[in-house]
Amino acid sequence: MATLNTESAEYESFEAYLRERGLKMTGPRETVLEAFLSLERHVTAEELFEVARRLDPAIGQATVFRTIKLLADSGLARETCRDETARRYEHAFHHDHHDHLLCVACGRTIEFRDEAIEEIQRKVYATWGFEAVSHQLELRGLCPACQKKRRAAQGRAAKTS
Amino acid sequence: MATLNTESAEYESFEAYLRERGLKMTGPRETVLEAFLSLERHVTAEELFEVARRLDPAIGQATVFRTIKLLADSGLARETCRDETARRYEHAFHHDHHDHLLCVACGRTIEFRDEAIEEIQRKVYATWGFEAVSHQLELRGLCPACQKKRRAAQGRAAKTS
DNA sequence: TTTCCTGCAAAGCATTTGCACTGTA
DNA sequence: TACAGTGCAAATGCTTTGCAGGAAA
Repeated sequence: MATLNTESAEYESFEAYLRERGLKMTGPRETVLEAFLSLERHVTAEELFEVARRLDPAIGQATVFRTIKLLADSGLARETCRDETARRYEHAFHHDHHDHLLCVACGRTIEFRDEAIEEIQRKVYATWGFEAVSHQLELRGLCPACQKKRRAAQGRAAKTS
Repeated sequence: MATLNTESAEYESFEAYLRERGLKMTGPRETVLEAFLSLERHVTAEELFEVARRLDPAIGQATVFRTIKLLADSGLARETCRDETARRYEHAFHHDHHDHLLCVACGRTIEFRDEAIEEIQRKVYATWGFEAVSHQLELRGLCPACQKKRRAAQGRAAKTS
């Protein structure tokens, strides 16, 4: 089993998250956590599975997928790419580059362009000696309508409780 | 068949792209182009297939996938999400938010953080009345090493030609 | 004992590919 | 005519789910 430090802040944070939701800290979950912590950034579930399997050959692929979702949910991990299955395409011909503001609740997407951001991006490329190819900025949030809906729902919940 | 305006700038641009590469403008490709142009932004291949099928019930799913790639290649379409299959995860615990600078040739990833960008993002959220949830900026480019490699390769090509 | 967790295998999706046939230049 | 394009169906790759057995509170 793991050489995982069960007193690390990460371990405690994950354990607390599980406890809050009535879930359990188990051997396989510890294994996945250890594998994740041992790896450098931008890991795929596949890579994580490889490492976890080395720590515990009996571990199942499904468990790794399930656990990494929990890690993301708990705030220990972060998905690098938006949580989408299918690729999306947008018009590019005679459409200036723009960035996206996306409502995570209703999916509404606003396109915007900010020259100051573009300018700073050019500076970042220059700083690292990179030649620019393309870039993409996505701001996720709650749109005004969905904020309102949420407040209404919270109001109802407060009354009934 | 299509009610596609074969004199539109988009049509001509796509045709020119195909011609340059020795490819052909065909009925199914026109259909996909028309479907794409008729749709609003952020289309999935699946949605595109639905619309294209309405224009030409005989069209195959594979053709739509093949053609949307061509459209992206030609510059008429743009992939909204990075061209990746597997989801990637990164450490998030006690790791400040940062953005990514990615070399499209070798895959090297640099993480950076720029306060000015963060500040502008806050302004954008406020402008649209959104409540911030998360955001993600990815700059794609060619790292110095890969620029050098490319220059070397071009030098060789010039000599032998 | 109830509830959650597990590995396995099968299913699910989006996407790609092999193939024999068809169409375009 | 030559070569590229096509639809179909099968294959792929990543991810999820159903299930029956197993473990923890």
